[in-house]
Amino acid sequence: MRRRLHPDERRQLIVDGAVAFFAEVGLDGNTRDLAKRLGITQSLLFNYFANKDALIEAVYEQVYLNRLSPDWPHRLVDRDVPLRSRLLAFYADYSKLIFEYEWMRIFMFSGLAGAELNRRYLEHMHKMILLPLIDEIGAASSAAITPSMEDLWNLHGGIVYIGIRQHIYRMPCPDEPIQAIENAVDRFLKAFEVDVSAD
Amino acid sequence: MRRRLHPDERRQLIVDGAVAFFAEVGLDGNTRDLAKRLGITQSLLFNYFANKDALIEAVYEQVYLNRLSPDWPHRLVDRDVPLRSRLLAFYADYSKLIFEYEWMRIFMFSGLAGAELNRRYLEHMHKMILLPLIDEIGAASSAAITPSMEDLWNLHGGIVYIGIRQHIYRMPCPDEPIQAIENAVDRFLKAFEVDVSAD
DNA sequence: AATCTTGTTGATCGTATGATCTATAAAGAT
DNA sequence: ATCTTTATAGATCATACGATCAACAAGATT
Repeated sequence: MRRRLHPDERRQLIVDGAVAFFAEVGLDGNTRDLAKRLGITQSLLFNYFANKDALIEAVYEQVYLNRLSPDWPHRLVDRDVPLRSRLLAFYADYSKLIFEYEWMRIFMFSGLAGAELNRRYLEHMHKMILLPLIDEIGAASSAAITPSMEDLWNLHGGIVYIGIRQHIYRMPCPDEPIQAIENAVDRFLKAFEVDVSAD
Repeated sequence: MRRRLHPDERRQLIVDGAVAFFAEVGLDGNTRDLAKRLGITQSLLFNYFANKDALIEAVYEQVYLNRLSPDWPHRLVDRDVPLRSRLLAFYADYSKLIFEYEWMRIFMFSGLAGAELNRRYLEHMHKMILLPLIDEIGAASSAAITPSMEDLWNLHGGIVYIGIRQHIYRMPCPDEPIQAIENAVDRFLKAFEVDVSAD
């Protein structure tokens, strides 16, 4: 049985299937298996994408783009809100975004493959999220202690590692990471003498 | 020109080359490229290993086995030594072990591929290293606060993430991670009210 | 109902890759 | 020097994989 779909719809079906497929088997999973999973012929893939690289590019786009709210750089420096609340809100949002099977694994696969997108993503994280936090924490520190960038990567990495354990290593993990995140943030703020009582 | 080596020596050359090669291109790098890099023919590989899987198995063995000193489970619970010193010594040792291009990448590649070895390794880390630390920290805490296992994974993950940034994402990182590790450990101990002055 | 458009299929091509097998020559033994 | 052993090379096979293309049929148009 042969269903005829509108090109846009078919293309989206392929991209969605490709995200799930490549997340599972890696970016050099083969196109025949992907087609079989989609219930279409392998040749149809090349009707929608010039070649496999173009398909993977579309997978990147689907996974990376427009997922994290772009106003976080502003919200993180909004001192009308207690720093702890800002941090918790950010990491609640962020963890919901990246602690996904597809996101985590495709990010890791493409990172290992040396994809440029990863570096850009992490540089964005560095410049737009972590760097401003240095000042925010320094300003909120009652002892005027300022963390280094390496300290912030440590906070960030400790949280991200939950997702790595869960989706890369497939270890048992808490269903709701929010408690672990809260603890990590509180430990961090306590170290820099940031008042935490008023949230 | 054709050099004839003793089988043991040749085998070791192949394994060493395979570790470097697969760490760079991933576990499905092809045997012809590997042979070319080794300066031997592709067919010779199959004289020493029944098939590619057997070669990769040898790579795992080379990378994983007998690298971390097996007496760490004992040293970590030796209360004659201050807890902070134990933790710093352990992570100094451990980071020197795993913050290696080959180790980090092959561990990640095999983790993504679902290798059993990874799970066993991490379960060992869980049971033999992190679990005992719960008691150690609880005992050293002047407020008798005991961390959860998730807290310890957070400490661990934050440190391991340095290696991930360096070798998976190829981001600029400190040459000597020891300072970042020390800070992370101190923040952690401070959160659990572990006295840190006497080391 | 007939016609047209085009999304989809099935067959096929060229190359890449894991694996095999026989011939060769390097090193040690006599 | 000659012989023997076997580590190594080179040719080759079977299959896997990305990619192409002509033929077909589902759905829209008239």
